[in-house]
Amino acid sequence: MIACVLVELQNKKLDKMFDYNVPKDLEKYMKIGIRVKVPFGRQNLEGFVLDFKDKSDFELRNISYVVDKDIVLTPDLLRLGKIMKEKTYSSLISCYQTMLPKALKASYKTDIKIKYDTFYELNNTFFNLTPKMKEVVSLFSSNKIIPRKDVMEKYRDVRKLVDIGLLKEVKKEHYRLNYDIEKNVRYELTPDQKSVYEEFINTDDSVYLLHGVTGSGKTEVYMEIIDYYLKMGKTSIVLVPEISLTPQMVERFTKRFGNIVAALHSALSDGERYDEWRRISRGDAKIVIGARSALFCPLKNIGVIIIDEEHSDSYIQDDASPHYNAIELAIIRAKDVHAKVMLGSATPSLESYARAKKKLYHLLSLTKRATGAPLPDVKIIDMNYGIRNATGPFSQELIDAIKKKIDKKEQIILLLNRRGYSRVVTCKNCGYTYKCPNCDIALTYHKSSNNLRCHYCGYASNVDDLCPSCHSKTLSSFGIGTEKVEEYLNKIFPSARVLRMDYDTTTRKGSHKKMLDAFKDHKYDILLGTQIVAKGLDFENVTLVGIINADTSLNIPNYRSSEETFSLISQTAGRCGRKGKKGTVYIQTFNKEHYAIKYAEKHDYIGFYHEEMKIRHTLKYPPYYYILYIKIGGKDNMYTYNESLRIKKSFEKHLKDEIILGPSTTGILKINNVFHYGIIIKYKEDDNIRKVLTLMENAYISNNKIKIDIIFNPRHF
DNA sequence: AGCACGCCGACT
DNA sequence: GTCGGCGTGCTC
Repeated sequence: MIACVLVELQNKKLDKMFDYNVPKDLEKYMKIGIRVKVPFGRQNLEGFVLDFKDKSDFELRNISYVVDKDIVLTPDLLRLGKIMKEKTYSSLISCYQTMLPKALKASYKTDIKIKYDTFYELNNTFFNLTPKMKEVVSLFSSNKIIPRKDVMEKYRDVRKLVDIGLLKEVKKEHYRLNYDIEKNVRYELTPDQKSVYEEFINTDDSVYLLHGVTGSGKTEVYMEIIDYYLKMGKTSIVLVPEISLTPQMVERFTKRFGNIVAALHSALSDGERYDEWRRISRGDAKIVIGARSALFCPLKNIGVIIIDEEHSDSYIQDDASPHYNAIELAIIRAKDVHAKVMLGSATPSLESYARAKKKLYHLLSLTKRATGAPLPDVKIIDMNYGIRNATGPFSQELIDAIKKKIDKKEQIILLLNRRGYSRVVTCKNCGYTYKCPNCDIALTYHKSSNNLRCHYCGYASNVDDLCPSCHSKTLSSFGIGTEKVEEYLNKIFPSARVLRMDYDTTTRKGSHKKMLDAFKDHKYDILLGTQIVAKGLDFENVTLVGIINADTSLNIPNYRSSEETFSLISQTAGRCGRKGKKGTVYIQTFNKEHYAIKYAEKHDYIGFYHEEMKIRHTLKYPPYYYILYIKIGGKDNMYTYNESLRIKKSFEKHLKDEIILGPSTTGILKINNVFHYGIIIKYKEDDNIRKVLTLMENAYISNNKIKIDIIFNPRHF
C-alpha cells in the first residue's frame, strides 16, 4: 500500500503529493483525509493523505505514524480545497490549513486532550431492587443514557450499581461549552416573512439574495428555513460578520434550536473552538453559526448555507493568503453537495444585487419592518455651516437632540467612524509628523499607554515635549477618537451615563456581551462606539442615532467608499426605533450633497444602486470589470521595482482588452523593511488572465528575492 | 521550509 | 592556507 501525502510546507515547489510506503500495521488506519507524520529529507513533517496507489517510480520511505484516528478533511472539503487553490492561486496546502482550526495544527495538538464525561445506561434489570434503586431505574424510562450526576442524585453509591451489574458505564466526550437551553422559542412569521420563506422553499434555484430593510426580521426567516431543513434531516451553516457574531445572536439560535447549535467565533479559546469543531465533525451539531472560516466546518448533509450581511468585507480574506471570498466558495460548496445558498442584507453589495438583477441569483425582498415601525427620520447636519456653532465634534442640533432624549429617558447610540485617541501627532510650526521607521506611515497616539504606535508593524515610540525637528512647543494631535469624544460628552452632559465601546475596550473576553447587556438594561444613556455599534444590535429604547463624522468613510482612497458610506449610514440608522417608538438619525457631514448621503437620507437603496452603477460603469470598476491586484514585495527597493515593471510589461504584451495600472507604491512604501509595489488589472474574461498568471508564476517560482501575491477582487488595497 | 553542497573573498 | 558568506538544488 502506497499513500500520496501532501506535506505541510509553505513552498510552491513542494505543493504536490509525495509517495510513501504504508507499513503493514498502519494499513488499517489509512483513510483519505487523515494526517500522518512522514520523514521528508532530513526533517519529520506532518501531511495529509490525499490518495492511494499500488506503484511508484520513487524509492519510498515509510510513514512514521498516524496523527488522526478520524478524518479531518471530509471528501467535500477536499474537493472544495482544490477549487479554492484554483480560485486563489495559492498552494493547496495553505487552503487545507485555513480550513482547519488552529488547534488541529501540529504545534497545538499535544496541548489539547479530549476530556470525557461519565454516563450510565441500564445493563440488566433485577427483581428485588430497593426503592432507591427503583428510582434509578425509572430515570431510564425517558432516556437511554443518563449523566453521572443525575444518577448520583438518586443513589450515592453509583459504583455499587455498576458492580452488581445494574448499570453500565459509558464515556462520552466532554464539551467545554454548555448552553442554557430554552428550546423552541419561536416566533410567528409576518405575512411578508412567510411569503419570502415559502418562495425560498418552493423554488428550485441555487442562490438567493434576500434584500430586507433593517428590522425586517431576516433572522427569523433564516431560522424558519433552518427548521425546515432540520425536519428533513439536513444541516445548516450560518455565516455572520465577526462583529455581529455577538453572544446575543448565538443565544437567539440556541434558544430556538438548543444544543445542536455550534458557534465558531473569535472569542473562543483554541480548546473551545476545537470542541465545537469536534461536535460538528461527530454529527452532534446540526447548525453551525460562525464567522468567515465557519464555511469550512466539517458538517455533513448540508441543506442550506446562509450568509447574513452579505455586503460585509469580513467575508473576504484579503490580508492573508489564501485570499478567498467566502461567498464565492459557499456557492461552490453548496452546489457540490446540492444545497442552497441564501445571501441576506439591507444593503447588498453592488456585485450581488447586479447578479440578482441579471437573474443569476433569485431576488427576494422584505420592504417593511417586522414590527410595522416606520424607518427613522434621517437629518443631515451640514458641518460646513454647523462647525461654527459646535462644541468639539458636536453640532448644536445634535447636542439639543441628545439633551431631549436624555430628558425623556430614551437611549442614544453615537457612531464615530474611527478608532483610538487623537491620531497623528504633527508640529504646527514646521509640519513635522511622527512616522514609523519601518513602515513609512504616520504613527498613532494611544492615550492609555501614552505612546505612539504603528498600526502596521506594532512599532512603538514615545512622544517628545518639543518638536524633534524645530524644537518649538507646537506638537499637537489632529483628528478625534472615541476617547476624546467621550471626554466631550462628559463635559456637555455631566449627568449622562456614557458607555464607550471600541476595539480597545472590547478585546477582553466576554466584556462585549457584558457591555451590551448593561446598555440594554438602561444602565447607560449613551452608547458611543466605532463600527462595532453599527451592526445587528437590537435595542428597543434607542430613539436617536448620531453619526459624528460621516465623511471619514467617504474620504478613504477606495472605489467602494460611496458604497461603504451608504451602507454604514443605513445600517447605523437601522439600530434606531426598532420597536414602536419613532427614531431619528443625525448625520454630521461636510458633504451633504453627496449622493451616498442623500440616498441614505431617503432610505433608497435602489436609487443609490442605480447612481453608483453608472459611476462604476464609467470608471470601469466592479461589477462591470473584475479587479486583479498583484502585490510585489522585496527587500531591495530598486530590484523589486524593476521586476514589477517587467511583470507589467509582460502583461501588456499578452493582454489586449484589459486595463493595466501600475506598478505603484501601495500607499505604504515599506512594511517591516519590505518594499511593496502594486499592479492592478481590470478585466472581463477570466481565461486570458489565468494564462498570464501561470506564465508569471513559472517565471518567478525560483526567485526568492521577491514575493508575488495574487489577489482577486480585493476590497482593500 | 531546512539543510547540504560548492564556489569565492578576507583573515586568525 | 581555512573560515564562512549565500546562491543552488533536493527532499517521495
